Amino acid sequence: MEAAAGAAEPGAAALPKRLKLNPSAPSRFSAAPFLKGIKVFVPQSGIPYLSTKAKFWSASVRRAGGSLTRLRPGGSKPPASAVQGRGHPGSPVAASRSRGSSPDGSKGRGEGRSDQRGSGDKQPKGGVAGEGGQQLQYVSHQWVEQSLARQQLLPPADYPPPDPDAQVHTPTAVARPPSRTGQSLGSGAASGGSAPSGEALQRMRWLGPQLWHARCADMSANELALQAGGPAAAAAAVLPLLLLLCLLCLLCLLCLLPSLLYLRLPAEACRALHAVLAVYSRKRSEEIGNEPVVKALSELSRYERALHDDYFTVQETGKQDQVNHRALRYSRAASAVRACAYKLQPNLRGGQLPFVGDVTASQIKDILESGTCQALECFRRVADVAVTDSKGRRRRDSVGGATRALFHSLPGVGVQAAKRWWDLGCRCFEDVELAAEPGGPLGQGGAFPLTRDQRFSLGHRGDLLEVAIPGEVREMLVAVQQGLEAVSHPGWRVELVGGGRRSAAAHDADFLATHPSQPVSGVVRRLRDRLVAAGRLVPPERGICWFDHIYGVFRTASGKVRRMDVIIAPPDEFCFALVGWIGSRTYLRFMRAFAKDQGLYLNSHRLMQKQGNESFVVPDERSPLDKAGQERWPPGWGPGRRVECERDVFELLQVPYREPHERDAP
DNA sequence: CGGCTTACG
DNA sequence: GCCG
DNA sequence: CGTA
Repeated sequence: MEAAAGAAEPGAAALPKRLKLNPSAPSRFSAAPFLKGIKVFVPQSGIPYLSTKAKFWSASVRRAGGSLTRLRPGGSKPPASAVQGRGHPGSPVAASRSRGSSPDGSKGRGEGRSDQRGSGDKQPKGGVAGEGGQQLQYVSHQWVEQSLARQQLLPPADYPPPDPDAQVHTPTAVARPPSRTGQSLGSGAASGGSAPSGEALQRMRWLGPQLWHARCADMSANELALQAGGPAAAAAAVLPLLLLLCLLCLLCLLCLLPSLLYLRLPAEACRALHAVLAVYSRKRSEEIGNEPVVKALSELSRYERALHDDYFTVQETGKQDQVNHRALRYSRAASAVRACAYKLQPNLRGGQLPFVGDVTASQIKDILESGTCQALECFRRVADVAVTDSKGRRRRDSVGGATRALFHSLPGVGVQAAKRWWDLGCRCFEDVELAAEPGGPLGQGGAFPLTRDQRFSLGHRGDLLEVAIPGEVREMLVAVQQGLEAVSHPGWRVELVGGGRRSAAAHDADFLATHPSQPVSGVVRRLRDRLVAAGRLVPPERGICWFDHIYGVFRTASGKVRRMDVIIAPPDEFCFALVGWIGSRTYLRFMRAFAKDQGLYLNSHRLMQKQGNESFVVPDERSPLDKAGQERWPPGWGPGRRVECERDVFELLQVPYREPHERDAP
């Protein structure tokens, strides 16, 4: 992946797309040569998201008269004379010269640029004049972004490059078995050899004052690297560049068309990579203060999902099986915000966070300023208000999103039923009840009678929409455990999975059970029958028994009803089932997408490698294969080693391990 | 411009 | 809609 | 069309 990112040319074809954006960018901008004669070195991060940006940067830097070199972690070193941003106490650091000279520099279109360099030279700074009078700087990505955005040379000392020894994820070097990949700073400091405060300070300098948050101190290096996008990004510097690049790309496209067909890279590769690198913790995002944005975006996602499920047919074009890209976008953006290390500011611009482009960025801006945004308000209106899309078209199918989402939240009520109820004029549950009276359209003998499940859910909606409190979850767990031992043998292992495992609050409870030695087939039915007979499981007619899975409603001792799922897995599938049932939904999508573009298929039973038309089970039958089809065991793995815990699944995928509460991608 | 997780009743 |  |  590193190599692919480094071979910049193919990726450049993607650039013209952004041209339509940036309406507010200053058009008068002309690149001032404020970097004249300066060589800039930044560490190559190994993070594709940054690599993409680096392509913009290096062109921008060149236009500003400088040159940008990315250093590979173990490879070439910056010249010894380069100014290291991270200075030892005594080391010379570049003094700030631009501060005094033109603090408003960005406004003036480079009037004083040429002499700025001259004035800078009066100081014999640490910026040693290299060969040919060139200055050398070794800085972080942050420096490049900020300098380009402000069109002035910022003091490199404020933007030291990250520690080259820090563990930065590269696909081949992740998840060394004994060392925790998500190592936290506090506990890992002893091995590092430097005092925690020193390293924290270094991190603070690297991220810069705006990005720094106390939570950044415990982040893994991987995660930290993902944060380098920063709120004061460089989008402003990019427009004229894009025009130029656009022309260039057009030319290139014409020349390269045949080879482009050949070059097609797996589309999901890079986004899936940084998606699985992030940490999705609700608690942390609450502390940072981004959770209101997450809430709003997931609410939007819920509404979009209530309109069309994950897949739908576009009426106008008749295209089948289109993914619900709006719901997807909101979920992914909400996840990116939840994983974000700093408090979002209203000056957010498209491209600073993964999955947040210009459209979503402006929605986030509205949410930050007013707590809501236009689409959200339209959805929430009970009146028939349609949402307008980014092209300004009114989406006629979008009316009543919030109400339909409410109906949809009942078990047994899907997208279609919710739509039907809305179309029949129902605007709240009471309306539905009225329509379900005998003689009504939803009543027995009516045009669309409720199913038994729906009738049950409607009657118990008070209970079913409440969150299950820990005591109730415990009660269900005990019932499941005892039930299993009664219908089979002692020795069952039962784990809480689902939302309840990731975070405290969930409106249902899911349990995953296995037995290390006894056969598990047939247990599902017997367990169900027993729980029903004991009056613990309410038997709605349908949707109760899968081949490996009970989908039911539990009755607590206090007489409340709660949704409950019990999954029975054979022991050799247990770890995959754990990962698959702990979720979250969005996290699994990221993970499976990431697996997919390595030719792997992950489901909640096993991991498989596709090879031509065949596929085989990993790791039991063979090793994973790399792109060339060669066997490639992850570090610590080899023939004969079996998957024994959740962490093993992550290692096989070469994804850094995340605790369940860190997989809470909304 | 194609792809967007993956399964089961 | 966003990404490659 | 419903579920995770």
